[in-house]
Amino acid sequence: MKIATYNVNGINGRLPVLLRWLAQSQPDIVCLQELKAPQEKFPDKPIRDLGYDAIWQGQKSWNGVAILSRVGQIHETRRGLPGDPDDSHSRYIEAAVNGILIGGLYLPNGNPKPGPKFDYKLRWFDRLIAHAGELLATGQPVMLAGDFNVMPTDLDVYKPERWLDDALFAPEARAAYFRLLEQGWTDALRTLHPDEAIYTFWDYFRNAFARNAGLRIDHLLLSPPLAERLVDAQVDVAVRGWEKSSDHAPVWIELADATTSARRAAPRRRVTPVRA
DNA sequence: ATGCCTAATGCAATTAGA
Repeated sequence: MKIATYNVNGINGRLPVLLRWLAQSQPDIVCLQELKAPQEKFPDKPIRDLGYDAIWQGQKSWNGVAILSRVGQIHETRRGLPGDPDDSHSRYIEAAVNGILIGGLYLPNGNPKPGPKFDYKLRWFDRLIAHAGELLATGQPVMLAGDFNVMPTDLDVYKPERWLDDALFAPEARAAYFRLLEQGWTDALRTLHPDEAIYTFWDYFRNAFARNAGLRIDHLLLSPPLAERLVDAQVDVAVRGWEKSSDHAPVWIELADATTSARRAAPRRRVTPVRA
């Protein structure tokens, strides 16, 4: 089973790119972020025409998250993180699909730092960690996938020294990411590629993609029962080069069937996350 | 320190992204 996350940066402006990628990459389940569309403007008809069921939480102009599936019903379990009834941003949607509980998230950017936006990012992160701990404690197959707006280590930034004061690379943001990981989550991409500089985002500015001046900020985190099934994890880098592309590229993982031993299918390396 | 680019809103210029 192939599960992907993709920050589309405007689902209507990006629709041809999204549909082309879905048809080509054929993911079974997809988490989308930054729909930038109100609830009623989600293009569910062309997505259904490609064979995908969908749930989404839209918002006018900003944010917005969705989960797509072509492998069985999407049983929604919540939209919005607990812990702040005044949080009006559409940044979290969660559902059980094909035996996996999936939390699709768009963590706040947090710039400029310091300021109220950075404070909101850290508070949101705390709420995510609290909720993630409860999900992990169930012992069930759980995945958190989306745009975390955090580069965990120097290896995840093309030029780390330039990003030290940025909300995406601030020590507080990285510390929060590792507090989350240390609950017992596996960072799928980094676990299968422990030493590679891998990016999922390239700025529209300054020809960043051509220079490979990128960041790794889109992550797929797996609970232990899913981590055992991890056989592959990749970024569809080429999609970033398509005309009218998002500034993010899709990221995906391949999971062995629940009944199949991943160890037999493809032994995976275990790595301990390096602290920032 | 700022613009560089792009989308949404709504029709000019602002906000937000990362």
